[in-house]
Amino acid sequence: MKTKSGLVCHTLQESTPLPFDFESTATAHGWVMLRPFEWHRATAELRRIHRLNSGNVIRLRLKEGNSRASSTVQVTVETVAALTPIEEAEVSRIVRRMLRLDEDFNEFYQLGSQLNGWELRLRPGSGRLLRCPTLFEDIIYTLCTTNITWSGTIRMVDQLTAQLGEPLADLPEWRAFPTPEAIAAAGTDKLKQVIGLGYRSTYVWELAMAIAEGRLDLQSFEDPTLSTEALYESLRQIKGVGPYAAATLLMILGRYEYLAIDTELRTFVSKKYFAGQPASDTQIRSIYDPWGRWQYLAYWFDTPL
DNA sequence: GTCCAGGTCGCGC
DNA sequence: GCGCGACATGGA
Repeated sequence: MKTKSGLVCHTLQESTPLPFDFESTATAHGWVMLRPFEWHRATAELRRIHRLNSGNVIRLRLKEGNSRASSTVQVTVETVAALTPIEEAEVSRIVRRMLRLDEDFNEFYQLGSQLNGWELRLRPGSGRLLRCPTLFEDIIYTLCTTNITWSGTIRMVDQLTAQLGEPLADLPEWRAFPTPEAIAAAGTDKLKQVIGLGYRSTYVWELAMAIAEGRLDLQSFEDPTLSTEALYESLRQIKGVGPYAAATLLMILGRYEYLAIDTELRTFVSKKYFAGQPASDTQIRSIYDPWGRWQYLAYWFDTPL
């Protein structure tokens, strides 16, 4: 099938666990507001331009499947040529990663029904928080959330994509998130002054260089046999990743037992649980402690006062 | 102008 | 281990 712009259009289905809430999964976290993610409200579609390992740039459109018998996500891929089997397998892999289709939240739901006095903003099948196709992209996003307003985060990620991302065919508006190689090649001066990363440019560049040169393999961070503590320490080795960013990235990696304590969380907890008085880290942690290894999600879906 | 943002680093103690 | 100033940039 051909689209208007002359691109080839390919559709596949990904099966989801049950229960599964597509819209909550796509939109419950701020990542959906960061390019090249896009939430298309009219069709309830999650879209993202992505560069496959082959170098092919594709546009992904994800929406809730309409099969009655089982729950699926309908995946539409737009690109310049038909996908190879290897590319199709990669599409399937990144869709499952973005939507966390292979994570089990049943223990979290159970805990939620057992704990008294908690009202979380949860519907059946929600609790999943959107991730990027790759951990590299998630780390850059996270670095762009430190010590800046959310509008600044949006601006920096937007500039990274617009200036350094590879376009799909001849469509300059459809750019993938830049590769480590592209960010490394840009250099710190351009990252600081043109992209507007400020002092973060050094952190972003060093990470991109380490990956581009093969000194850092982020695949090792996805190892489920690693303890969360060991993973936390490994994440902290990345320059620019402090306690907040490491806890955020643990969440990305499906480990929710650390709270990412930032000004936002401090303000929320202080208002809701301490009558507006400032609360220490210990006091903050004690609030969500009953949630054990699900603390991050308990905070994330906690209801405002 | 001044303050601070969904923090982190490197320093001195 | 803990406290402190510096850090780029833009919005309030």
